[in-house]
Amino acid sequence: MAIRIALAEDQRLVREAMVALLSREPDFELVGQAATGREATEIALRERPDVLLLDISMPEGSGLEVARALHEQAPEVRMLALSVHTDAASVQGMMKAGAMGYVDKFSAFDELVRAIRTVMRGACYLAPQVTREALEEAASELTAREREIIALLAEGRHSPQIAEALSISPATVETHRRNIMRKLGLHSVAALTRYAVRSGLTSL
Amino acid sequence: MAIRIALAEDQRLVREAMVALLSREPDFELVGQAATGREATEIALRERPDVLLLDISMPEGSGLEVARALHEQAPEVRMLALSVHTDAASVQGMMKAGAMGYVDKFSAFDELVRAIRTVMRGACYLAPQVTREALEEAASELTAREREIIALLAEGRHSPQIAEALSISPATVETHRRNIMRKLGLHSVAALTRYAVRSGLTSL
DNA sequence: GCAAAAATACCGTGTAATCGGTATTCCGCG
DNA sequence: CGCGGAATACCGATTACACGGTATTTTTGC
Repeated sequence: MAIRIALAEDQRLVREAMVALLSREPDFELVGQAATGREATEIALRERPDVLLLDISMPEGSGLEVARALHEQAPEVRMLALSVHTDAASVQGMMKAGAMGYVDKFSAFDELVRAIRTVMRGACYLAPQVTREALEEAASELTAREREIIALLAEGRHSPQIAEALSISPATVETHRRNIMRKLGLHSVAALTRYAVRSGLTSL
Repeated sequence: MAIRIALAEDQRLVREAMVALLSREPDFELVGQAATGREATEIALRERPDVLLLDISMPEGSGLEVARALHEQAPEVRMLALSVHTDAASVQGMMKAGAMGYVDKFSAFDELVRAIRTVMRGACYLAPQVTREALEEAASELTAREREIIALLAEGRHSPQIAEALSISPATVETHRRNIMRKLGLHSVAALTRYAVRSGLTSL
């Protein structure tokens, strides 16, 4: 069965070159192309590709925003981030936003093919140039208190119970929850729980 | 050029079986075997293998301790963790300790070969079961419809959205949720989400 | 020491979740 | 044919959540 792939990349020359390369793989089927974040989201929601190759820097909604939206609305679409940036913050951001892999643009095309096949099998893939530190401080944009709260939340505790456990007011817990949700762009207990598991803030 | 591999695994039967399998790959060269943490560290420091396959549970120094020591003393040795445990805490621990990859022992041997070649190229590798633990049998006590509901729930959808998606009444979704919660003994969205991830009903 | 960030706390509103009970329809299996 | 599991659906009650705004205190960093 062919792997259905969509490609979001704003630079046309780059996009077309990649399409040509992707089409060489007999079991790859290109089901959509996008040049903006908005287009990427639309195509992903419509086509539900197996893998979405997602450039981070795009007009009308960055790859990060697209990833966050699709992680909520189409979690079955495996997202593979493409970027020139290999710094930990970029990688962390995309992985946190729900990407299954990250390949930098200095990689060989073979690298990308490997990444696609790897995420198709359900594994995560980080390209060599992508620093290992990326995985380590995954939850760093949250404060210590916020991590404490989301960890308890992911264990199934309700706000009043969390307040009890931390000896603070339930109102304060609610405020922390809202700050966490705003920071992460997640708006449900389920999404926060998945995030906590992904980030190692709690074990399954 | 051959890939120089060392294997640390305390169960002799398992170790020998793996040696036999590894020797089938023409470009793999086995340069050492260890049955304890201390032996593993010694062999890694002496042989400086390209890849060290490192079981986590071993006497005289767990894989975690070995990884920490070697990450300091022999950072050029790529460590690939082997374990029966697929929980996030174990994985996070080994990756932080310096491992380049994590393969659970329920994986096919091909998985391990892929992991070895991946870390040899400097990339990180996490096996599929590590990201979405497969305990399908645990989910078997739920009906097909219930699995469908809990999967959508774990994706962050609310009951009205689930009802919309399945073209049924929100009241019916609520009934299914209550039946699921009763069957599993879980009583929060967070707990149901964790269950769904563990059971492979949804991916992270 | 002063400004920024973090942690604390409250009000209010509308929606969602949890839990109680009950009931109908449909379908497969002995 | 009847029984039971599964899926469907509703009423009512209480609690929790999500989101809006606001405000104080404490901690941290330059």
